[in-house]
Amino acid sequence: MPWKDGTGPPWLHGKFKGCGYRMTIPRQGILDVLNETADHLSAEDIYHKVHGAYPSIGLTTVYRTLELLVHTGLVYRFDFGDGRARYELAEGPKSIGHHHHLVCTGCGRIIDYTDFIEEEIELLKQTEKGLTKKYKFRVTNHLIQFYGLCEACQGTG
Amino acid sequence: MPWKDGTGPPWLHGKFKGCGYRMTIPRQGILDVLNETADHLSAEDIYHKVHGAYPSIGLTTVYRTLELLVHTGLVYRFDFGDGRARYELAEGPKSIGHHHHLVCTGCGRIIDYTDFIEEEIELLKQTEKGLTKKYKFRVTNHLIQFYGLCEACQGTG
DNA sequence: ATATCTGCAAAGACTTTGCATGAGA
DNA sequence: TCTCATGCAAAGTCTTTGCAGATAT
Repeated sequence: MPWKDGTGPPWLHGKFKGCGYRMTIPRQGILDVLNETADHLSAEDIYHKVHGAYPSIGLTTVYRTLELLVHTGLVYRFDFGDGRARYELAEGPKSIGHHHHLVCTGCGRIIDYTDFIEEEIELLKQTEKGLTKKYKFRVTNHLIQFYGLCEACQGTG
Repeated sequence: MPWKDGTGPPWLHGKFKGCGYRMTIPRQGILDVLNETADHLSAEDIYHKVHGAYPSIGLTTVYRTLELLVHTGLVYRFDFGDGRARYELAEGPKSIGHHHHLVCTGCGRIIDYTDFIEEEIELLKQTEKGLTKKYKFRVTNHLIQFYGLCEACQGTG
């Protein structure tokens, strides 16, 4: 479980350092933000949040750290089609577990859902197996998104 | 069925004009390219292809036309995470029908698959229904992508 | 000590916007 | 005719790269 004293989630430190990377203040800040905050943060969101605690951080560092985190698999990167990437801890601290996304094309809001996930996972697992066999494709990840209008945007027209 | 004389697919003309848009040479060229070519073209891909037959076309027009087409639902827009959007006719001329994507994170290749689609569609339909009820979210579209390494990229490491 | 990391500034890539000209209905 | 569409150029976003100084181990 994450420590609440601001030193950040220790298991992430471990994994990160285990990959041969140095743990620095900016990186710790980025991990903290990812760990503490609700999902779907853009690089700039993260930058602003870390900036509060560590004003000398640069946006470049955020991008570079996120690249590392995505590459090591600690963080997932999502494209919701609005021109900026969003980032999310692969393994949530609260064990949120697997979830997928509803993307509102009206206001850009993202809703996580975990409903029906088990059935989805089961089907995906089978599909994955079939695709691997047929296309010799080694699946490492998958993405399911529903696009549409959230409740608020349906009235707007 | 599409006419082969270069005037472009008539049903698209009809739909397009039915939406109140004018049919022009650049737009016709763009529709032709989308209709004739394999999937997943970027705006610039389309620009280059149309440019062959109609050299005075501008990239801006391609973007603006694609925006219209996506907005009217005649064309789907995909983000595969490589920083550029790809476009694909919503209703293929050869009735290719519904398909999803395998995205190779090594070389960027996109593989369409239609295998297991029926099961997927069935599950998605149910999920959609459930999500609509629970989140009052009006689903208009969905996206399923598998990420991983294609056969060629698995050897590369 | 030294290989790595950082922040700034500049560059790069994709997409959108402003505006005067040109074309469709 | 009269509105809509076009293309060029410029601007706007998000992201990446180059480099000298700072930092973690």
